[in-house]
Order: sequence, then C-alpha cells, then structure tokens
Amino acid sequence: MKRATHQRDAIQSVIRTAKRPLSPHEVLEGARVTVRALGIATVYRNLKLLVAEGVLQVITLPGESARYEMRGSAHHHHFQCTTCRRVYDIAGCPGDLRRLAPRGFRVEHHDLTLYGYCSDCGKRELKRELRATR
Amino acid sequence: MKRATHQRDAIQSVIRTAKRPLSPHEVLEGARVTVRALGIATVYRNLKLLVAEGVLQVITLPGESARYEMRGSAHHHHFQCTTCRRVYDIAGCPGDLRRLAPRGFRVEHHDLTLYGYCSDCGKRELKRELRATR
DNA sequence: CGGCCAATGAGAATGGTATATCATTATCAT
DNA sequence: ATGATAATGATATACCATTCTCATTGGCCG
Repeated sequence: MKRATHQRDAIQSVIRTAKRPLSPHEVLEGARVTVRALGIATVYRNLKLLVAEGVLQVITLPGESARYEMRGSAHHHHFQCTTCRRVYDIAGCPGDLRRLAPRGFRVEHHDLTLYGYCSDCGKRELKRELRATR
Repeated sequence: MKRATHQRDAIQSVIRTAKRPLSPHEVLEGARVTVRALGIATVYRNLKLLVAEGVLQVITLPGESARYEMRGSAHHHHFQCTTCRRVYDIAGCPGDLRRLAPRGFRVEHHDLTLYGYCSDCGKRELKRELRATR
C-alpha cells in the first residue's frame, strides 16, 4: 500500500514548482531544502515511481542524464543552454516532419532540441564581449 | 609520426561504406570481417583520432551511445528505428527554428531526431499484423 | 634488412548513472 | 497507542561506455 511521505512530497513539489525539467541531482538539491537528510536513492526511487504513475515524464537529451517534468499536456520541445546545461521547455513545434523521412520509413514521433544561450547566460556573455571590446 | 595500419583502414572503410552512422560496436563488427583480431580499444582509439582529424563526425542521440559517420557537408538530421535501434541520415531540415525559442534565448544550433520504423522493420511489422488478423 | 617506436590487443581500470541491499524509521489502519 | 510493513538513507553494487596499461607486433625510414 502506498504511503504519503515528506520526501515524496518534497520531490514532487520541487518538480511542480520548477519552470523547467530537472535532473535527479537538481531534484535532490531542491528537495533537500525541505528534507535535509534526503538521499539520492530516494530521489531515484520516487522519480521512477512517479513516472510509472504518470505524474511525471522523462526528458532524454543527447549525452545528458534524464530530466523530469510534470506530465505535460501539450506536445513541446526543449532548449538546452550550452553554457549552464540547464534545460528549458519551449512551446510549439515545427509541424509535420513526416515528409523528411525516406520512403518506406514510418515516423511515429520526434524530438527536437535547440541549443544556445539561455537568457541568463546570454546576458553574461554580452557583458564579457563588451568588456573585451572596450 | 602517424603510420598506416590495416586496422585503421578497415575502420575508416566500414564507415565510408555504411549508408548510416555506426556505433563503435557496429564498427567493430564490420571491421572484424577484414581484421579478425581487431580489439574494441583500437576502434575507440581510431574513432577518436579520425574525429580529431576531421574525417569523421559524432552523432549523439538521446539515451544512445555515440554514432560515427563521414564528416558530411550538408546540414542534416537523423532517424532512429525504435525496433532495431539503427540510425539513419535524413536529408533536409524543417528550417528556421529560432522563432521557437523564448525571448532572450539565443539559438546557435539544433538537433532533430525522428523515431519510428525503418523500412526493414516496417515490413516485418506489417507481416506480423497480417498474420494476426488472418 | 634492421631497428625504432607508433600502433595494437587484451584485459584491467575508470567514471557516471542507476539499482539493490539492509538495518532503521515512520506511516497509517486498527 | 501499536503493530505490520512501506519507505528511507547510506552504501555497496551493477552496469555501460570509454579509456588506460603494458607487453607485443609490425610499419616504415635508413
């Protein structure tokens, strides 16, 4: 029988509150604010559980460990900052990509990831450039 | 000083001949046809070396180990078969994706992966469905 | 042909994520 | 409150992909 625990609440709450998909370690950090002694194993256990329950969904990006977010309604994609490695949701989708596949290939779904500077790192980068040109 | 070896030739040749990006193990299998005793370390060593030389480029897909292909000229994307896990090149690109990013985000590049059945696995799947309905 | 040393092969070692173990703690129906 | 047992925390362990080590091989310059 499933029980309510502070740890699970904290974990879920951190993810619900975040405006972007979080890695297991980001979840750990965030949830430790509430539950000081939280262990990484508990994070993994609960992420797995919440995914199985359909509360969370997993985001997998090239060369990165998984990120977790609330199971979103809308189809969407992701942006990863090449500087801070954080992942952000982006709305929208380029549309029908079926036509890109070769003949005989059946397209079931797709993943799109944009890379660049997030607004935080972009500002920082601008300042650096300014300083260099001065 | 760099020397020419059968191993390196075999490795490069397997990749040049393949019509799709290969994983290190696929390269190993392929090159072992020519060089029976080829070791996986040599494959990794040479993949790394050929990437550094600019002969090959690395493809990284979500949750997958790296694939290698000849450094292509044209910008393109990939298709992964959800059944056999093989990766294929696809021509073309949905075009300008900059507009999808939130304000303040600078998009430098992007990755697109289509998922579904490759033509081999698609045929196999069809036959299975036929058999089931009969 | 001879010798230097780059390159190899085999297996051990590494690094990172994720899971298993197990003694302990804490939830919750009674 | 209390007991059955789900859940936790700490750590060990599994699991991979990749890299390192080192004795041996073999390419290539002279």
